[in-house]
Amino acid sequence: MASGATETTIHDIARRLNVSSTTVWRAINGRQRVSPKTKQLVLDEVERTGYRPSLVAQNLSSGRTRTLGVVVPTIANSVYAALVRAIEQKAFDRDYSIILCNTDFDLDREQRYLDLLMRRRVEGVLLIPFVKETATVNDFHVRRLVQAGIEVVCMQQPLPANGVPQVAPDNFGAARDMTQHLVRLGHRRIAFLHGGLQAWHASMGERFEGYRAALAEAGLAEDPGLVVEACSFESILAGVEGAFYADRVQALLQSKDRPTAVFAPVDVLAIKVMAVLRGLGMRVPDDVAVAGFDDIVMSAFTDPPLTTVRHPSSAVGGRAAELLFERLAEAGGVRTDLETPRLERVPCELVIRRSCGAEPVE
Amino acid sequence: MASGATETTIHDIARRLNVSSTTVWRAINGRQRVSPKTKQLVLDEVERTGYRPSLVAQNLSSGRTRTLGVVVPTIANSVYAALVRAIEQKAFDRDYSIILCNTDFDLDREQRYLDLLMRRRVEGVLLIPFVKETATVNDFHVRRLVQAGIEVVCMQQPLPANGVPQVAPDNFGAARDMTQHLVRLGHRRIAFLHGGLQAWHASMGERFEGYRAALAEAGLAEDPGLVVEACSFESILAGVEGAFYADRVQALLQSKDRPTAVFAPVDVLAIKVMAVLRGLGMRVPDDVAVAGFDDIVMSAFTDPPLTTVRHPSSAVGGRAAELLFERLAEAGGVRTDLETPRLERVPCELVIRRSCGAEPVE
DNA sequence: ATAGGATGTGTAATCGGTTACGCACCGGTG
DNA sequence: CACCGGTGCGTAACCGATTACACATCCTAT
Repeated sequence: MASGATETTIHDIARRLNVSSTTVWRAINGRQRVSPKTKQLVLDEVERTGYRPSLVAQNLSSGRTRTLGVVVPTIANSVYAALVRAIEQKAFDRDYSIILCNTDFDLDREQRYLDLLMRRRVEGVLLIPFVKETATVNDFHVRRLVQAGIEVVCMQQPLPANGVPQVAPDNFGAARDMTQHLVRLGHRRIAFLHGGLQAWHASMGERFEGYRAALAEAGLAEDPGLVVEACSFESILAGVEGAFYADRVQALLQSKDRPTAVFAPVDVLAIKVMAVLRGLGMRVPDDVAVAGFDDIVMSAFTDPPLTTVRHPSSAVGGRAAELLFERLAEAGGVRTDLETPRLERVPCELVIRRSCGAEPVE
Repeated sequence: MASGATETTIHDIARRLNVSSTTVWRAINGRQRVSPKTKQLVLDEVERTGYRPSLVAQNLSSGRTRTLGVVVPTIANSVYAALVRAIEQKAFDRDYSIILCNTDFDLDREQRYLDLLMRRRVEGVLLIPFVKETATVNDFHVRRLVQAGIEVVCMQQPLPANGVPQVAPDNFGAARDMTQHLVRLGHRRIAFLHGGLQAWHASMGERFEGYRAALAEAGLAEDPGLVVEACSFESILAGVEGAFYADRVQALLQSKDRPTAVFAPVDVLAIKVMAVLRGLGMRVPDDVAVAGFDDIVMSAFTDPPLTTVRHPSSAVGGRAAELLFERLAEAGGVRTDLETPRLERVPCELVIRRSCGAEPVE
C-alpha cells in the first residue's frame, strides 16, 4: 500500500449507503436499471466524496488500458515534437493517454522501452524505428508486440516490410518536386548532397531517386560528380555537429564544372553548405542556389532564408494515430494480418524562400 | 476481453508446472525461499513462454503505478520540449513512465488532464501551470491532487504559494545580469519591453525587477518612457503572431530620447524588434543594441545573432523531476506538508552573441 | 388465481499479481 | 524421543472495478 490518503473506492460508497457495489456501479455507469431514488443517493454520495473510479482497476478488469506508447528518437527535435503533438491531440480526443518514450538514437533504449510498453499492456505503439545498418533487431521486438496483440504503426522511416502499417513522408515526390523547381529556375547542373545512401536508411535513398527522376524527366544527364556524400549518417539523424565533410563540399563548389544549384535534402546540411559558400565568398542564390529538406525552425531565419521542403511531421503523426485507432476499432473483427502491409505516403509542400532565387511565376 | 493473443499469466506458468502461483512469484522475484530446482524450472518456463508480468495487475495490487504525469502547454515549443526531455530521462533511469499532456494554453484541457491523471493514479505530476488572470482554478485542481496523495511539483511559472514545491528559472538574477551587461557595454538608456506586467504572471514581473535592480545598482534613473508594453500577453505565451504593437515600438525607437539598447525579455519579441529596426533603417547593434531572453533556436540565426539569456529548461525539468522523486522516496515518513513550500531557482546563463555589440573583455 | 415478464438488487467470481498465514517436513539438540 | 527452528510450498484473501447469474417483487394478462 502506497502512502498518501487512500482514495475512496466503489466499495466505500456502497458500504456507506448500505447497498452492494454492483448497485453503485450501475448507478454511476447507467448501463443497467437502478431505481431513481437509489441512483440519486449514489450520485449524491459520489459528488460528496469526490469519488473517481480507478482506471488502474478498470484497466485490469476490462483488459483495455486506453494507453498508447509513442516511441521517438528525441522530443527535443522539433520535427518529432510536432509529430508527437499531433498524436497526442488525436489520442486526447479519444480519451487515450500517451506514454512518451525517447530512444535517443539508442537501440538498447528503444528495446527496453518497447518491452516496458508491452508490460504496461498499451493498446498500441507509434514508433519511429531507429534504423541503422540492419533493422533486424527492432523487427524482432516489433514482432513480439504484434504477437502480443498490440497494434503497431511505424512512422517516418520506411522499413523493409515487416507486416506493420507505416506512414512516411513522400520523400520521392517531394525531392522530385524540388528538383523540378530548380530546373524551372533554369538550373542545369544540380548537385545532390547526402549523408550516405545506405539501403537501410530509405528516406535518403528515396529523395535521391526523386532527384534522379526529375533530372530524367527534364532530359538532363546525371553527373556522378555532382552527387556527394557531404556528412556522416549520424550527423543527419541527430543534427549533430562535427561529421560534416567541408572539404568535399568546397571541392565541389570550386570545381570548374561546379553546380549552379545544390540540393541538400536535410536542412542542417543545406545550412552548412550556405556557410561554406559564404566562406568562399560566393553568394546565395546569385552564384549558387541552395535547397533543403525538412523546414526546421532556423531555415526561415538563415540568410537568405532557405527554400526547402516542409516535413509533414504533424500530418505523419496524425495519420499514423488515425490508422492505429482504425485498427484498434476493427480489432475483434477478422484480423487480416496477412494482407499486404500498407505504407502510406504523406505529401510534402515546397517552401519557396530566397535561397534559390525569385519565387517562380507560376 | 480485448482482442489479440491473450498474454501468458503467472497462473499459466503455475498450472503448467503443477505448482502454485505463489511459488512462481517467489521464483521470479527471488524475495522468498524456493528450492533451487523449482526455481530453475520456473525460470526455464518463463524463458520459454516469454512471460512478462503485467504492470497493470502489479499496479493494482501494489498500489504503485511508477507513472508520472507531465503537463506542459505544448511540446511543440522547444523550451518545453527540452524540459520534458530532461524529465523523461530522469524517469527512465528510475523505471518510471511519463504520460505526456499538452494543455495548449487551455485551462479546460489542463483540468481534464489533471483529472485523468488522478484517475490513472499516477504517483506524481510535473506541471507547468497555465496562469491567466487568476491561479485559483488550477489551485483547486492541484489541491485535489495533493489531497489524493499525488506529489506535485510546479515548474516555470512561480505561483502564489499553494503548498506545492516549485522550480523556476532565476528570472530576476538573469534579467539583472543582462541589464548589467548592457550597462557595462556603455548603455545608459536601456528600454524594457514587455507583454504585460500582470501580477499573476510572475516571470515577466521578476525580469522587470531584475532590470530595475541593475539600473539602481548602476546609479541610473528609471525612465517610465523606456518601459513599453510591446505585445499582448498571449503572443508571449505561445509565440503567436499578430498581437505585436509595432507602432509603440517604432515610436519608442524614433523618439528623440530613444534608447541605445532594448531589453526584450522574450526572444520572439526581441526578434520582432530587430525586424522593426531593420525596417527603420537602423542597424543592430551599432545604432541600437537588442537583448532577448529564452535563447530559442532561431536566436542563434538572426542577423545579427541575438544576445540573450539561455532558458535553463533542461535544468528546470531535471531538477523538478529530482525533487519529485525525493518526495516520493520520503513519502511514508512524516510528511511535513505544513513546511513552507519551497521555490527553487535555477540559474540562467547569458549567451553573448552580436546583437549587443562586441563581446565584453572580462 | 396464476403464469410470465419486467424490475431492482445482491452474490460471487474474475482480471493478474501480491502477501499474510499456516502446514508439513527436515535436521539437530537436550 | 520430544521439541525447535529453518525450509519449501500452498491456501486464501486482497487490490478496485466489472459482470454472469440468481433471486425476490410486483405488474399484467389469461
